[in-house]
Amino acid sequence: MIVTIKDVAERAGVSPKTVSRVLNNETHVRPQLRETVLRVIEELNYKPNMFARGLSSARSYLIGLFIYDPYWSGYATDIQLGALRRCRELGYHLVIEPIDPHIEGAAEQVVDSVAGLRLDGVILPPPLCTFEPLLARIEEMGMAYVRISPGQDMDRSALVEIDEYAAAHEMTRHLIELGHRDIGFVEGIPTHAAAARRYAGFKTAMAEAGLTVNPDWVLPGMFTFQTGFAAADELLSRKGPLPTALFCANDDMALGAVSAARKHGLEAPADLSIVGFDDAPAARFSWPPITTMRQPVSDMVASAVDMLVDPKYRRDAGKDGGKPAPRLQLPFALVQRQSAATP
Amino acid sequence: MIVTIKDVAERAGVSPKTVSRVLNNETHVRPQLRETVLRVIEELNYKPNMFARGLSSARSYLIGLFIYDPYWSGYATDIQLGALRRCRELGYHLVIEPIDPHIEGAAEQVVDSVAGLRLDGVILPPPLCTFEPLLARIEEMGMAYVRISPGQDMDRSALVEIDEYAAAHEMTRHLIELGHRDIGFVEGIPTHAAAARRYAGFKTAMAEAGLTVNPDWVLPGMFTFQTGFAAADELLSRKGPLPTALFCANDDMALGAVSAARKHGLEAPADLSIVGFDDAPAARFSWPPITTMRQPVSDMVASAVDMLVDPKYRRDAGKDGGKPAPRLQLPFALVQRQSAATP
DNA sequence: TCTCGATTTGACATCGATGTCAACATCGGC
DNA sequence: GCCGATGTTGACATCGATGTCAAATCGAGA
Repeated sequence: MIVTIKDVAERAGVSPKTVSRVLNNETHVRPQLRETVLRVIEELNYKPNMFARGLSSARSYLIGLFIYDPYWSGYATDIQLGALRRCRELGYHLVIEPIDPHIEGAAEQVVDSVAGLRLDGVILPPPLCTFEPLLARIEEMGMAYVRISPGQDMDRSALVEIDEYAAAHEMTRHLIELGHRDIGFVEGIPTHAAAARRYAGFKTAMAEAGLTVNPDWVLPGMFTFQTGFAAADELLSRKGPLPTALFCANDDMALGAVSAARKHGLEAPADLSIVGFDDAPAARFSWPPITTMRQPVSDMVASAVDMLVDPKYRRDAGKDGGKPAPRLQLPFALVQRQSAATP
Repeated sequence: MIVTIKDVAERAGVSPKTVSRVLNNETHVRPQLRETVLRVIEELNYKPNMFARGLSSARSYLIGLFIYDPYWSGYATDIQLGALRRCRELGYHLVIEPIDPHIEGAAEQVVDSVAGLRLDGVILPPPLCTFEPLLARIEEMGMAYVRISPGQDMDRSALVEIDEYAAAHEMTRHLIELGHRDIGFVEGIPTHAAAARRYAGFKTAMAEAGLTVNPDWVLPGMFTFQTGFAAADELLSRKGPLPTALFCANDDMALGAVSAARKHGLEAPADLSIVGFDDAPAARFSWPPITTMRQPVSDMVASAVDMLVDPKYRRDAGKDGGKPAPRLQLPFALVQRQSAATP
């Protein structure tokens, strides 16, 4: 019933080992023989058994993606799709594991649970990429991993990122050039280092323009629609003077802020300019469309997959051996839409 | 370096087979011996190798979840999280595979690509659960599968659903009881049978109340924010009379409709009542919060996982053997929030 | 034609678990 | 004290691929 490598070998008149060589694109197979074997594989619709493969060789053809679910948003969706697509192109499969850093021992438990899977590598997007217990356990198990935009501890492992600082700086410049002088900021998750770098970029750009950051207008947020709404709602409920622009550390919060403004009878951008970060899909289709900073999230995570698949980076890249950890920086881009205008 | 079942056996002074029995909770092991083995497993931090396991036994401890990515929304997120959680509880892992029905041969390709994984079963949420080429290929491969809310072909396989028809009927009743007589409807994906059942429930409830459905107010949609926005935008741009309430076939479209209404200077629910379906997270946190119909999506998909894991349903449940395909119907609930009121 | 070295191929062991089946231990009933 | 029935345990084969290493083949140069 089920076709094995033996069946293919028999029919092609070669040994199983030769079929294996063809499957894995190894050298030392006569082109003509290779053709024959490929034809038979096609004819029998043979699919190698992953388990046999994983058992006998070192690779599992499995990549892990660890995510923190409550913050699922456009960003997390892009991450996932990018990884999924690249894995498929390379003949790998993706195993997704949610981890809640707030649950004691969750990281250890998850790493243990995938230990039997012998993953070829793990991808850690924010905020897990800065979650120390997780990193420690992964390193202890000797697993290869790549972080996405960790924002700190840059030499610890391979990573892919954009220059968050420069991007936030540019966005702030944009608001200033529009004529804003009173600019508020909604922060991201405190433990997420990239969030801090966005704020740093904002602050520096303000200082460089000779503007002061009003601490009352710097509000906490958790990267969700809900917290963006709450932050703006709280800000707009106050009696005192208000900013003319609000820089939200991501798009979901910007969307929330737009909603909250409306609750207070304010329209973006006429009464308040609101900008985001990430270029999430919803940012394009909401009303008004959100001015934001595009991150090539899919490309970033695709590069992460490439790194894990590439034998060059396979084990502990940059840990031993003294060679520096690969660090890939991809370009960002300001996307001007209709949620920001001159005050 | 890596701990195997042999190491555990040796240290516990038993045979590997006995350790295996303990691992799989088989009978015929003296309680005391079982204790000893469990203690050693703990001590050595032993994790069974999935590949060896999958190779020698029939199970893979892997469940597949096929999704159609462009429609990722609150609904798809809930599906995924529900599956992920339940899999973890049961010691299974989830392999997610995106499929685009519009790409010729995509379904076949994906099924082939997971053929080597020997999945214990596959979960098909909408809209893939009614995508014929995919179903055909899955059945051809003899894989077990469970559909979520297929809305048609009910005896073909195991499935989990809510009574979409009754739920839409109840929502429509709710609007009528609020005093609405002119009600519009934004449809879901045409190929998605559950969408048709929602519309059917709407139509019947209208007829039962002696109200006519104005065909000009029944608008096409694709379950996305964007298409909900477009539908409402188009409707509200017209010269003629307008409905006082709009029933959107899911929450993402309701959110889009709220945005579009605002673009036309209308506020929900004062100027137009807008209701959704699904109880997506964003429905709770938007402004105004959306009145919607709660589907226990996480429970539904968790039940689907249970069915696949339960040996009772393992292979071709309901195909051969003559026993009927299991069909699980879970309860829905109207969630009244602030996007609907008396006209 | 023969030889040496490089290339191509296959025999066999191996990965780490579980299935099968036979051997052994235990127990109650006669 | 013996018997069969039941419960417990382990020896060994097996799943389907790849790694190792030796054998076979090929080709060029003498």
